[in-house]
Amino acid sequence: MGEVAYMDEGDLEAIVRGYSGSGESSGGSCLPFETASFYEPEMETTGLDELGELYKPFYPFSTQTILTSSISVPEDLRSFRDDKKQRTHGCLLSNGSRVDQIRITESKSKKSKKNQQKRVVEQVKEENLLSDAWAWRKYGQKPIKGSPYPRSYYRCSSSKGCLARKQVERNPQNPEKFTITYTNEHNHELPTRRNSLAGSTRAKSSQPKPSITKKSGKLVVSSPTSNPVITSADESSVAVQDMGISEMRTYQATEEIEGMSTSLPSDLLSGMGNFPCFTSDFDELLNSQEFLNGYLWNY
DNA sequence: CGATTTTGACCTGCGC
DNA sequence: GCGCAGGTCAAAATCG
Repeated sequence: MGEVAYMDEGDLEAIVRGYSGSGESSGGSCLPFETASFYEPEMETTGLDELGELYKPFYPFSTQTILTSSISVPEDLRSFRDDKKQRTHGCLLSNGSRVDQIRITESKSKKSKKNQQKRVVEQVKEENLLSDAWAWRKYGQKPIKGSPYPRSYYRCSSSKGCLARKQVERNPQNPEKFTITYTNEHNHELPTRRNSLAGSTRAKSSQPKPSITKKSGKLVVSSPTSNPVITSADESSVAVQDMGISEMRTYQATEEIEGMSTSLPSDLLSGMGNFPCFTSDFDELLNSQEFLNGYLWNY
């Protein structure tokens, strides 16, 4: 295609400067990264907002300073930046969900697409994966060396030219959780609602298509290849591992946004049937347990 | 029919 | 320069 070309830091910087210099400042809060990334008291947060807050550094209109800083490396960032800098956060969500850790990774090295600005939301349970207001389209999946689980690659499907990327992989040490890595920022505003098909899976041709789907956005089970898909947009608990560095912040999550229904890629959720991780619709999960066990991951 | 997932092939960066 | 691993492309299949 060539529409989405590899980008080195120079390109990214050019884009960032475009943001900063374009005068785009709708709601632009030029807060420091860690401040802008989290709770804003006056804002009503929802389950969707929770991750939305986490994505803020990738919102073009609220993170100009952040983006510029993270690439141009101003002094205030240099103070804590080494060859490779990571910042971690833990987020406690009032609905019981917590995002264990957010790690912002930066690197000095240039000319490397691997060193694009990245933001990692670590140790996220699958229901928090779903708390993503953006519409993502999967464009690839690769097995990762050293991990029994594949990594899935998503790009933003809300806007054609959007460079935002998202990588999702299951944590090998803690398969209940996923590591999400965001790369590049959205160049558009948050879509009002996600595509209903985003993240959905389908049966491959000539394969039977077992499906357990609950339309309310609580539980979706299907088997495109050989793996189950389970999703839940409801509250659930997420264990926290405070890395001792993080700022812990409490969220007030009250409502669930309409249209949260989605599902996760079967590959990432493979093996989900092995452990209970839902507090909602658990009975339905149990009902599907037998089904799930028939579709376990086999790497 | 448009949007999405799947998946093998291809591309690119990096270490040796 | 070579090989490996990660990242992306793009055709085909599928769904709503």
